[in-house]
Amino acid sequence: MARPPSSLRPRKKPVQPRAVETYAWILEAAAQILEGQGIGAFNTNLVAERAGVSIGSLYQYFPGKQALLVALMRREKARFSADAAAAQEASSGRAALAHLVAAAVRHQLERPELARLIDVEEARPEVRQEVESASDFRKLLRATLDRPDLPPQPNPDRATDDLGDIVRLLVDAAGVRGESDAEALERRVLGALFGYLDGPAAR
Amino acid sequence: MARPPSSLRPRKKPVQPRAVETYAWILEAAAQILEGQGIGAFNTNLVAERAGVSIGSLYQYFPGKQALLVALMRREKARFSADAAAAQEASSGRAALAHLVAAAVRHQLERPELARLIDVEEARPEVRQEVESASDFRKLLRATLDRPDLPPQPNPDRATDDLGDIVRLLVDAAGVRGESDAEALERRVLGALFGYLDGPAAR
Amino acid sequence: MARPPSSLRPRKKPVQPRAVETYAWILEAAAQILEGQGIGAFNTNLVAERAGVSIGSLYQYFPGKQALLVALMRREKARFSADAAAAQEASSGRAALAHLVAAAVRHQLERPELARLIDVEEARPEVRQEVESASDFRKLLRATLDRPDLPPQPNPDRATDDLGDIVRLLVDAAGVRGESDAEALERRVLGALFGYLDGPAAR
Amino acid sequence: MARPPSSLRPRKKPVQPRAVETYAWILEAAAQILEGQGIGAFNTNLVAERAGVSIGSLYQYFPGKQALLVALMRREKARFSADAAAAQEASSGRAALAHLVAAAVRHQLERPELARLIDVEEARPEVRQEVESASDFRKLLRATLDRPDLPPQPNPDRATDDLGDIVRLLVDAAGVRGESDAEALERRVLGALFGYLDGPAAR
DNA sequence: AATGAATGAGCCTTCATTCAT
DNA sequence: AATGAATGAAGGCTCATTCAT
Repeated sequence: MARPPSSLRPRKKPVQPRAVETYAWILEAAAQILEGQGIGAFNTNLVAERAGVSIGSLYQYFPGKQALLVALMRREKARFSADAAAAQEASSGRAALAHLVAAAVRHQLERPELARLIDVEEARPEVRQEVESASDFRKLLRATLDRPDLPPQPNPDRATDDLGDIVRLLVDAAGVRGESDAEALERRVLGALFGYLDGPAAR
Repeated sequence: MARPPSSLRPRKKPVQPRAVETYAWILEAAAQILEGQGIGAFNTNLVAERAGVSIGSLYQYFPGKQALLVALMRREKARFSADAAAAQEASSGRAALAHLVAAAVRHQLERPELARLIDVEEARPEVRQEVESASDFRKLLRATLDRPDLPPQPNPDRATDDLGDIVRLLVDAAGVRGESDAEALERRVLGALFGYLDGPAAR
Repeated sequence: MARPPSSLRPRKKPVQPRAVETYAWILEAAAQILEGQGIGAFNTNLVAERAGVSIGSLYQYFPGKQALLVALMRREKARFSADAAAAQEASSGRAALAHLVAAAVRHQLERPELARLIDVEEARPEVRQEVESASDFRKLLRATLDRPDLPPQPNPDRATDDLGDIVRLLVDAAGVRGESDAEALERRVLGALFGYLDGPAAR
Repeated sequence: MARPPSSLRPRKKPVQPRAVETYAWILEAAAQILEGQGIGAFNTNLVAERAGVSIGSLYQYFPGKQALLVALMRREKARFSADAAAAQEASSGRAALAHLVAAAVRHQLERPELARLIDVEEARPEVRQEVESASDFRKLLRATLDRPDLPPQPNPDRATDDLGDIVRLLVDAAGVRGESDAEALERRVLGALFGYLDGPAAR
């Protein structure tokens, strides 16, 4: 009979090498199905099959479908954060911003559909806090806005939200439209950001 | 199992007054479930029940679940377009842009969750072309960009996409965060747009 | 995904004659599987198949496996209670007691294994209150103990519990051993009861 | 799915001291889960975990789930029998009976839920013969009935069954109701037994 | 001997859709 | 036109058992 729904945290850490591989295969299979067939086709049986693993193994590591999705989100977030964190070392605020955008664009264009679907899924309330959304990105962005060479914002937290949204959205939308010119995309996103930041004149 | 729906178009146009009402009830029930319980709870049986109509009747008007969703999207789009169209009569490009944004914000804040979910669903490939996405809005926006008082854009189609995305995204995100101050939101969105449009000069 | 567990009450009352039949078939199939193959083989798919009904139909009327079991318990209890109730009209307490025991024995020997399994399942805490266990029988028994021709008991509620247990147990055990002589069984059970009631004097 | 267990007998006798301990731990874990969470939660993986043993080890000692259950039943039966056997040495039949009942009550009140669940499981056909049910108790009871100070029974085997059932049932039911006064329970059970035995008048 | 990763049949339940009335 | 009973494929998840290490 149906049991109460499981947690969203992974069930057990794989320790033996074989288990580590299995765990990784499952996550990668999940990623592939998500990007290739969409969220509608994302189901645990298919993921297990694609991973070349039994359904039972999947449930050894993930307590449920949601948890699998969350783990995948975390994986992607970790990959991205490692890249974006270097932005802090940029010499100016504008350079740091450029670095952040570059990282976002790079990450997006690597697996566009996957990134977009994850963005969408992350907006779901049940999942939201579990992944702490784009928190790392958000923190970096927030810190960058205080850099002295960037125009001071009346409401920097709001500006952080807005800028974060703009980056995510433009970049997602570009992925959907199939753009693949990273530089051009970066330039446009940066343009939008600086427009927003410098904009007080227009507002 | 579910066979592929014969089509995404409504099955038959309701002509008799009672049928028109039934049709509208079903759509409204769909909207309420979507915004109240999310896409996960959106199923035909529930919609029928909420509409006070038998499941059989629902299938008289809509060939399937997808078609119901598409019809709802069209309804929302039509409501919005009627409002946005008046922008064309504004005396300046900036005024027209302001009108468009105002319409978007108004529409969004009216039923924020519904609007956001529809935006998300519209991004799904199967549905995409069927609704011709934000086409009306896009056309209005595109035309506005050619107004003489707005800075000429090197690639106006691209700019149209970007601006459209920015509006949609910012407005959706605001809805998610529960903002309800329409004027403030309009101002911020307009700021972002003008920042984007005027930006090249500043850079 | 697994949803929260459903209630234990039937989902919807069958109204159309066809539905009434379906409902009854399902319950009877459940009874047959229970008595024929035991609780271990009792699963919704098998019940539906045995009932000659789709699994979906089963779930139209019963929100889950437990609920099906509970409904079956209620059906059996109702059948038995109707029979036992007539005991109240007996002219003496001893006669009433004899009537109650006769009803219990009759009910038990009709479908011994079914009755026994239901007794066992009724003891499970989740189900307990839902069926209000042998409450009808218990009430009748309790009332009977107050009849003037029966020896007064120091603790009549306790005596009611004990006597009820004795009847149930002896009768279940007899069913398990395959006894089928109703009269003999009645006599022995009555013997045990009167022994218990009259006992204090002898001790 | 699970294949039929090769046998219900323990797979191998533990001989080394450590193995004896492991064996005992597993049984005790099984007992704890049974009484604490019920038969529904009783599964081999959980038992192994609770016993602090790998699932593989569990299967070294027990060929399957059923066998584990049977071994537990035997353990409980052995504990009880050792206690009950002393009844034979009582000077009178009535005293022997009292001793038997006292042993049964003692055993029951020690771990009431465990005892009850085992009684229920023992009634299952597959397990029945394997444990030879309450045979020891039954033999002792049977022998006691022939003692000269007890009223002769027309059908002593039947009486043995009935009396055994009465003891088991009353005592189980008391456990379920949470009674913990051993003396009072003994007195009531004895009352019922003597009532039954002396009862010829009523029969 | 012990471990624990892996397996997969089986069972519960939902929901899109059909069709007899 | 409407009703709602019925269908059954699909998908989530568990747990008894095996087997490579």
